[in-house]
Amino acid sequence: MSKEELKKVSDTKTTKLFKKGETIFEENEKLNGVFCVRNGVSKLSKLSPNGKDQIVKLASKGAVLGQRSVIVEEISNLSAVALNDMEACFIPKNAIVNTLNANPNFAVEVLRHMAHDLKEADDVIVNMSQKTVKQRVAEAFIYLKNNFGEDKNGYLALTLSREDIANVVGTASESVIRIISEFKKKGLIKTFGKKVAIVDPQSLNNLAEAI
Amino acid sequence: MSKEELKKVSDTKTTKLFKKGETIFEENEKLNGVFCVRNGVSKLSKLSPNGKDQIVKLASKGAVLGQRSVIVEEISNLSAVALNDMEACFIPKNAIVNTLNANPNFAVEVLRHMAHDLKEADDVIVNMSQKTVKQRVAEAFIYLKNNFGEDKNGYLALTLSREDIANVVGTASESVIRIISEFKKKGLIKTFGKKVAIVDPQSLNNLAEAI
DNA sequence: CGGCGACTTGAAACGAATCAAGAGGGGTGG
DNA sequence: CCACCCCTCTTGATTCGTTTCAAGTCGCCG
Repeated sequence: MSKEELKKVSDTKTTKLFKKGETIFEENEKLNGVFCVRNGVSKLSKLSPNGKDQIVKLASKGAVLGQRSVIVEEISNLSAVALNDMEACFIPKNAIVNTLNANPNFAVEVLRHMAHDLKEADDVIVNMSQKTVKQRVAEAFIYLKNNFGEDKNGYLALTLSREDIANVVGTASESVIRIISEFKKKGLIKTFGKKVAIVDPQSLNNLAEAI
Repeated sequence: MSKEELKKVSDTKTTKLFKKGETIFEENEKLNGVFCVRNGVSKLSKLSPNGKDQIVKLASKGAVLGQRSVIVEEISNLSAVALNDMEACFIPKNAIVNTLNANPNFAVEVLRHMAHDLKEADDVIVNMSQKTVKQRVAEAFIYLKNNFGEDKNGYLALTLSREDIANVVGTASESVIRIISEFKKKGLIKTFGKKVAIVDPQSLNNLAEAI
């Protein structure tokens, strides 16, 4: 995206604040713009017919929410909820569409971004269908470390409830809890309240990738 | 995509033929163009660390293979294998890239297409993680009917091996076989050799969507 | 006709979900 | 300031679905 375009889009921005737990948009909602995350983390999830919701993606600083729906002009297929206090800027639909049609570079940029998301989604599909819950939990911790980092004490910077972890991994929260305590016993992780710290990244990684 | 663009791209096409079982491209292969399916069906799959491969998508007439990798200029993350005799045209990378940069409409068109794939991928993620194998098999049959139709005798036009069904659903082939015989016993489907016909679409659908 | 691959079935082992009950912790109201 | 309540976390026991291994059958192609 060129600088001028960036500026032009920038001008149409409105900053919005969301508190922890607040909904940014819901499934099947008509979106008239996208949200660009400035701060905080949002979970993107989809309700399954069985009543559980599956977290499809975690979006943090720099991520754009709702672009898929705006581009295809469909209602949203996911809901977005703030995991901590968030700051996001809103870019109205027509600003997106205009820039898209006027500027091939912008379109290609968005395309690249979406292509990346698509690859990640493919990977998730394979993980979900071929790996055990234990492997997926291990992987989730590695993912959290790589994408959101650790605090000064080595605990994962993004603290998820057991329930949220379960919804990322696609399992029951009790299963997550059991696996966490097993990992603790093996010295792979340690916990403090609901915070989790990775102690032995290598072993955790081996576990996640095991044949 | 405008007619002129279509024509320009068309000129660079080369038609290739693939026989049943033949590989179009493999995972981690560098692609110097995309394949546009004219006839036949291809499975797009990814090898999991445990040695099984997961079919992520079935691509038939009109589908484009490899566009994601070409656009992001990465090696392929999936492999493509012909499920029956196929005819596909090859469009070299630079033809794509040039058109992409020159023509916003084309870029937006591709974007729409990829956005659609992304939504489907999200749905697959939810299905994989929240539904039982039985539900997923039921859904797979419905999908096959809706996307590839039935022959004159009511059998699914695309016949997959039990193994391929298992790889779509993400399970063991024995499980698929057991579920198929259960469906037969209940009168939901009938079989003839490895061909499958849906007898009671409604019940099958209910089963797939059950809470 | 013989052999090979795909399909089918059975039994046992395993992983994960579910149900049930209790422990901890943080916030609220008395 | 304390007691209480609610919500989340934790653990145990049981049930269920699915995988795995093993053996056997079917059908197709050479």
